[in-house]
Amino acid sequence: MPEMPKAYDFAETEEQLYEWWEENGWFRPEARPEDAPPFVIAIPPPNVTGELHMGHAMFVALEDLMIRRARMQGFAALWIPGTDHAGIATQLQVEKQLRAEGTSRREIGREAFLERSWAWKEKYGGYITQQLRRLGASADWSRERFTLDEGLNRAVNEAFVRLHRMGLIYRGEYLVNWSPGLQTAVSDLEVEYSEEPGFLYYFKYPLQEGGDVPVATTRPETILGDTALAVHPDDERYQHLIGKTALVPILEREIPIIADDYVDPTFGTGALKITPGHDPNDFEIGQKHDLPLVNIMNRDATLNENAGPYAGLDRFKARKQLWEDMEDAGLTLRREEHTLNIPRSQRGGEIVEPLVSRQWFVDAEPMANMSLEAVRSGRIQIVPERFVRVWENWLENIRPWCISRQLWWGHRIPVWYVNGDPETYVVAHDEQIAYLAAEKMFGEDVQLEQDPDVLDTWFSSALWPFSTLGWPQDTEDLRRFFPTDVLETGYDILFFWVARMVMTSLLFQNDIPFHTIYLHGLVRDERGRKMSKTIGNVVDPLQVIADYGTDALRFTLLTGGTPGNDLNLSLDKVAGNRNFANKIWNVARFIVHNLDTVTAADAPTGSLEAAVGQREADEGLLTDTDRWILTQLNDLIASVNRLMGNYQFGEAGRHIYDFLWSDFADWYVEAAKVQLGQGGARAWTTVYVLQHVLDQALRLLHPYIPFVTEATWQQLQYALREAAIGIPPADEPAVIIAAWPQPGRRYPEVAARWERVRELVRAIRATRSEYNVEPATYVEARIGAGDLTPFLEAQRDVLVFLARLDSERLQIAPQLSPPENAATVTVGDIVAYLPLAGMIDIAREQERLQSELESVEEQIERLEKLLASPFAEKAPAPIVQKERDKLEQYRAEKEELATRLDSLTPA
RNA sequence: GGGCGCGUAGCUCAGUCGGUCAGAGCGCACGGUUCACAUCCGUGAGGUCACAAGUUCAAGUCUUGUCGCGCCCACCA
Repeated sequence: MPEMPKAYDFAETEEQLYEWWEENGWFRPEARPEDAPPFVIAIPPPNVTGELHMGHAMFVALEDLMIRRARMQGFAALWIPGTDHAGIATQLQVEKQLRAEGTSRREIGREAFLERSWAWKEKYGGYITQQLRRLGASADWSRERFTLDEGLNRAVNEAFVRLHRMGLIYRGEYLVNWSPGLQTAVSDLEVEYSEEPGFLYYFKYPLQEGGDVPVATTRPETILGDTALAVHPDDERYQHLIGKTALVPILEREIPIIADDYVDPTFGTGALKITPGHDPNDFEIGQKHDLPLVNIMNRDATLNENAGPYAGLDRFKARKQLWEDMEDAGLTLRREEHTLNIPRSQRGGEIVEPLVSRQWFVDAEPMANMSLEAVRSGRIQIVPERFVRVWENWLENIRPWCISRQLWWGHRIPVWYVNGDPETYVVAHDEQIAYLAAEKMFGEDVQLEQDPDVLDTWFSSALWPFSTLGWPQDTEDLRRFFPTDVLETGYDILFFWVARMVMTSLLFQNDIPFHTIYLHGLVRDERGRKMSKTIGNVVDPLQVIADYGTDALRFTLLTGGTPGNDLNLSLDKVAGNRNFANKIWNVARFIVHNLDTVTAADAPTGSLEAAVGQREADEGLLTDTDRWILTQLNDLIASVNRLMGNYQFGEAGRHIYDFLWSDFADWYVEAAKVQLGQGGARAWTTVYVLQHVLDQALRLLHPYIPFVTEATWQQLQYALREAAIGIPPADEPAVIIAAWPQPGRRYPEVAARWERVRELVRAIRATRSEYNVEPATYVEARIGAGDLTPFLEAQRDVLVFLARLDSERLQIAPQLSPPENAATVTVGDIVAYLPLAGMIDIAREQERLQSELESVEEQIERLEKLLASPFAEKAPAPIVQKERDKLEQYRAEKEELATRLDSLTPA
């Protein structure tokens, strides 16, 4: 192992370590014994077309954190990786490529197109997983899956056949969201509504008997598809018209005037045109009143022959043209500005048209009810809990799920038409079975033709937690690793994906797919804006990694926010966390460099391991400073375990950060320099504690920042082996599979006492700083410490070093008289005098002490009042006692300050 | 229309079971070549915890209301 460089070199380290881990098989559950309990996470499969973004970085950070911790805890940790075939996205990519070559998918045909798509997948599909590796994802790549691979296709077909058999899949002509550019249906979830300025058009609907009715619409072109007018049954203005006949403008088609209380008399004119073929609400009204349905639109959103003279026109051109024609015909009234809620395709953003077409649907209601129950009963926990409301709201209002897509890239619907008749079909697992079934039903020599459509991509990912483990086959993996444990993803795909996995699992596995759903928020830019290419505020994770290292990015994502809330990513924070990695490295560097200040011969007899661990044996070997840091460490371990058990990873991470930097590095390591200087058993013990605390902290941090912790840990282990000072290196070859820390022995009284040292040192430093004493100057001090005198005396050298006191002239006694021209420092009942020769200005010192005194008096007054209030009786005794103790300290401090002030005042 | 979140230091955010002087990082000011680290160390300034009322011995934390910002669901032509 080379000498540790001064600064941690993440670029040099990260990729090498990753390969080393993977080569050793530590990402696989088989790294643990066969009887180890499993801990499983199925990855949210990123799109094969995907470029790594911060959302990926976020989920990798969180899931890898959980997986690494579980692995260290001894679980057979399995993180199943994979990618999603992303029907529309991938198809668009390939089409783009074809366009560049001057051809198109229609031109080359389905088969050739699929070949191209697979080639595309082979070529680019590995990019995203390569990038996940770069984030440190400790996934079991030997189990990697693809939502369109053969096994998953079997699962998809099985699921389809079973759902169909159960009557939960049906085919029908319904109004669906039609994406004209993509030429496919999309599900309700794939439609986003955006508020945009537009118009409300008022016009006259002629009546057959003469006269007219005023009507308003935002989409005039749909007039051509109207099959009724509707008014509210109680609307006095229009009651006489109910049952009469109106004439569609321009087309002069006869349509009835009906009454329906869906109509809001206060909106528009109170008379509503009904277009069942192009509006979801009108579709329902149409069904209710048995109205005919006129479809005026082609699949590319041009108008068809039902639109009469407008046939062939694009929908928006038709809108304009029709309005102009109506103006000419004197049928228009006015046009008002009106904010519209425009349905747009989530992918591509084009305006989606409600259009009637024949599609396959899943009746999700029975599964939705089971899923509701799973969460309500607590079998599935959602973190953060507030998403339970969102979950319930969606599932209670579940609508049929349109699963067919008029695309080519995806799972072909396992339905075969018999002898060219789309009304006669068989549903089967594969073509061979389809033939067998069809022959049985329709005789020999049947001709079969598979349904041309493919399934919604989410249909295959809905099966992900068990299909990746081999279902529908009864594999060993499925038996061992299903159900999985935690499903972690962004809240934005709670419905798309998470809910549907729960549904299919409950149906096909008769079990929940995971016991916990952990939802993270969006990663936004530092000002809280959504990252977008148009704003140009996209932060590329790979660039951040190149600049600051993977660990810095991961730690920032993990500690920068709270579950379910969006996180604003700032590079300043990432830089700060890069510094943290460097801090860790340098603490280790210090320890490693100091190992050979001792030898094996310095080792005290007795078991130090037991002393820092569970038993009381030999604890006399430890100084109070040692016991303080060990207590801090063990408190940390306990609280980290509690927090992580509660999925409060950010808070746990911040605790570790604070401990490592503010307790360990800033105080213990500094104090340790003194103890190391004392040599012999004292130095040896100090080395022991140093490496123990570092080792434990590295383990705690490993799930957060795997690279620097492994690199550092390896350095430490190597150095321990080389130094041969009687401290055994760890049993495990790597921190990635090292045992997770458990809290050891605590010394609460000692630790509390030692905190007084900290306070005293801080107070002395503050006073020095106030008097502009050069940091290099060692100052004289007299410390009156009362009962704490023996304790402070034992810390003498540490105190001298930390507060930069003149060791020769340091006096510690229960009580001391102040020297002349001394600054006074009080910490509770401890008082320290610093005779800062020539620097003390009596007037200034008086002023300083006076203001100290005043603030102490304020506190005393506050506490006296508090303790005289009902608080003293009603609050729990320990709380009250704490306040009493504080009051006592303040009183002592006041005493000191007052006396001192008196003596400064010339008699 | 229904639901949810947020509002704490100049900025970005923590704050667990309500517990008594409100925290961090960055930024700012002052001082530092202390032999792990200037990616560092020390000291400091900076707060009406959005506002109002309530519950409580005790409220940043719980309840209600108000204001402001954001999001989700539904989709009034």
